Amino acid sequence: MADLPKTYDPTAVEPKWYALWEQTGSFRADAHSPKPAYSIVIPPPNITGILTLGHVLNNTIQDILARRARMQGFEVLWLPGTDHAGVGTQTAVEKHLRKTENKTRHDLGREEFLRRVLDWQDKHGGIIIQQLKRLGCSCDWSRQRYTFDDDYVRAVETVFVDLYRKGLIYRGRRMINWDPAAQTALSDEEVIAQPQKGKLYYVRYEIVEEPGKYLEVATTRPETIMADTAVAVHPSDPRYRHLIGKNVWRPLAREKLPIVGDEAIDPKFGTGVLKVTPAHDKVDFEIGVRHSLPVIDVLHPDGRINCPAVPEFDGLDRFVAREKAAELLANLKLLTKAEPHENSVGFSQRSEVPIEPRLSEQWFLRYPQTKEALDVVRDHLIRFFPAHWEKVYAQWLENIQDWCISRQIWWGHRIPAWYAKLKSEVRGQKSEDSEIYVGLEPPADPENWTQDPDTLDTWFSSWLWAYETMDAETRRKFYPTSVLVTAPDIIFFWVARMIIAGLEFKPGKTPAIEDNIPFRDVFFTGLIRDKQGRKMSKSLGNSPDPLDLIAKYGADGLRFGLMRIAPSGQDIAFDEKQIEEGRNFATKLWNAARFRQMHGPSEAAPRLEEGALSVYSLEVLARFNELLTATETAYREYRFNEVAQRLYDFFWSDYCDWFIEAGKTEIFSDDEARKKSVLAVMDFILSGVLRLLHPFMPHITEELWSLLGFGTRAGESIQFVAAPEPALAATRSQTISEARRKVAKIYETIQTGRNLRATSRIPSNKKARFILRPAGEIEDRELPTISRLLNAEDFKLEPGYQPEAGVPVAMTPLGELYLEMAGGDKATERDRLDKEIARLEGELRTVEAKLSNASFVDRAPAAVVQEHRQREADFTDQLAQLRQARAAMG
RNA sequence: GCGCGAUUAGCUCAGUGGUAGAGCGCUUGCUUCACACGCAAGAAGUCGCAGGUUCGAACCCUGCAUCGCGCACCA
Repeated sequence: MADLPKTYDPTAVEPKWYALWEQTGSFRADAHSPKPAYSIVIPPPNITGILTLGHVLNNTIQDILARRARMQGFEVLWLPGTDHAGVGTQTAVEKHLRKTENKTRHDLGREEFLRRVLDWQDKHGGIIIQQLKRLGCSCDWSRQRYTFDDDYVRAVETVFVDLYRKGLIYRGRRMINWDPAAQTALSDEEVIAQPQKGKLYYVRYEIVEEPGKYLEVATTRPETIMADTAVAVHPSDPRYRHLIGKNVWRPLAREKLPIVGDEAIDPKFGTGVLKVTPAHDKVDFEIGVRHSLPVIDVLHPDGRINCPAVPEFDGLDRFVAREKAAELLANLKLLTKAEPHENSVGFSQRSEVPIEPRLSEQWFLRYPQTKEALDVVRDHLIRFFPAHWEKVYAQWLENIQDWCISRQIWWGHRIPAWYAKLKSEVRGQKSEDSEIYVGLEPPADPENWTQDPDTLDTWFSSWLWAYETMDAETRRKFYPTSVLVTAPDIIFFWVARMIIAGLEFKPGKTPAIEDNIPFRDVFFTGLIRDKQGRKMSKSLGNSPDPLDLIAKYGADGLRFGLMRIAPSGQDIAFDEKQIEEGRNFATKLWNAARFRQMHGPSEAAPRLEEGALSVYSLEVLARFNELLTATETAYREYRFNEVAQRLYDFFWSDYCDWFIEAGKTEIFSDDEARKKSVLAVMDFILSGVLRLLHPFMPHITEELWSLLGFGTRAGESIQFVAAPEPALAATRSQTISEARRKVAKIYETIQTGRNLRATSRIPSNKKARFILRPAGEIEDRELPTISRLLNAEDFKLEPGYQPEAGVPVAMTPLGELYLEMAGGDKATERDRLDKEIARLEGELRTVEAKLSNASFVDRAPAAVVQEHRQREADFTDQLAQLRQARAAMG
């Protein structure tokens, strides 16, 4: 076996192994395998997207689950793919067009524009796939899918037609959320409410029947006054009740408007009088319906005012017009006041401009299976981790509204609906009473029909992702999937809708509900924020490029560093330091392995001769067993940070800092049998830890597995090796616990001795002479180890030792430990002793107080009381010794 | 307004009834024969506040405060 290189170089090692894994088909899923199935579908990233830290977190988790399942003997399918991301991609291409050619999509026309999108996709598409590979993701790339694959498109259309025929998809003229920047309708979920500082304008409307008298209206939107078709008051409001049925003059585009009474009015808000603008507000629209009011639309689709009757406004942007309206009203002496007002305004998630409530003809889905979707989560057929998302999910489903699924953009799945040409041409726009044809194939006489120009909401294709990415035989083996790993911000957009789709379309092998849910578990990751707790965003520039991090710290370092700080379901404050720690851990692993190989070849399949194990070996192996249990438990709850932390602590502290250091006594000795035993334990633990770490750090573990020569067959990859078995099966638990007690005492003695050195100002590199006056029996064979770990020149047992005054002393579980030093400073030692005595006195007081409490002694568990008594005895004993030493110094 | 989460060392976070923990940062000593991306020692915390339950509370209950998120309302 070749010696390991001096340092670990992830940039060379990682791509090497990834290429080999791909080449050997390690990630391929076999639908005919006899092994039990484990499957995950990737949340498809945007085809033209680039890797973010969010992707790193999300996909590392999926990779950990997939790799672990392979090692556990499952047939694993991790199904990758990309999303066409309708609005996002279209916006990016439009932006590019404007910049490079100063053209809009309308300048090019639909056909040419779509060709440009495809060009864009060819140029930028797939970058993220390469980046996922660099991260080490073990997806079955032979099955990579795209929401725009021909058969996927067909499936989306089929679902549309099916739901239309069931009467669940319908077309209607309704109030929708209009994005004036992207110029498309949005679903309710794509609108984000944000507090907005504005003004509340108080406007006087003259009462027609009582000239000179006015009704005062409070509004935030004076620019829509021309669209008012009534004013409304609460029917039982004593101030205004008598005016109902009379009329007011609309102050701009003067016209007679009725005063109506409606329960929706809050008498306490503003003046208690509402101007009713059915075209531009959802509540107003409903009032309009109740009172049969006309609807006047005064906005262009891009948000400019459309009102030739008031030329001062016509064509102005809505926000400019607002100021202008206030000015006009003030001139007319109809504006009483404008006071500052904060309200919440809906913003488009994508274009970040305020949306307009707008009456528009769109396609809607009446969600099916909502009750069943609630049930499967409530009854834990689908389990959420962390569970508190169940409540968020339920709240959404219980208040669910029909889903506006049509978008006025070109890049997307075109709606398979056609309108009879004649009528639509005559009217100049599609309308409710046009003859509609909905079907997978175009109408037989296409020249008489026009296809609906709209496309479908991207999520209307994503909601089929869990099963439309699989062919029939794959589905038989791998559907429902085992787990979905996703960020919680798409719980409504995607998770809930996938559940509904699964229940409605029943792609499973039987109609049973449990065969048709899209996944059994859902793990919600946290959101990654920066150190200040802000969301990662391009505009803030606080989002590091994961590829830079990989270049600096290696993919494994990035993965491990991130996983160790990602608490389940909590947001994550990102700090590059933490990734540095991941890299440092990889280096530690590397050097520990290097140390092992410096002392001869490892066993390919390490075995332990349990009878020959040292107490240190028994101790570390017992901790190793605890590690196995703890990681297993943590995995069951998807607590990845705990798995990572446990591995980190065990390996660095228990194994490297203590076991290896203690084991050096044997390794550098001439006792071949004991040396061999220690090296075998090292092999056992290294081989086990590499396997436990492999899901987190696939590359370095594969590299070390190979370099140390583990594996039953020559060149066997670590990828499919079963997790380590617990050690010490044949060793009696009493032997183990005795060994552990003993080692605990030895280690504590060493720590105390090191402290004694440090406080007595003996530098780490200077040898020191220790004398132990033992409190109980201690075997000679342990002395060299204690001596080594104390970096002692000499370490002696002297039962009858009588120190000279001023010799530094500390109490240890093994007895009084003295530090022999030339020219020791008595004052320093006195000081040290006083501090130690004071500390112990404090401890003792605490314990005694507790034990003098009769209720505690009577009612606390016996073991707890016993523990306190033991401590009391220990403290008392140690105090006596220290006081004696102190007294001897005068 | 309703709901969810958070509040523990300077920072980031573990810790679900019995002696307050880790990493980073800080202080001190070390290039000691795997590792300075390291080793060793140390300082540092009224566990957000107030009540309650309990022999005993960071932990369970109630209320409050602050921060974050979601939903609803917003003329």
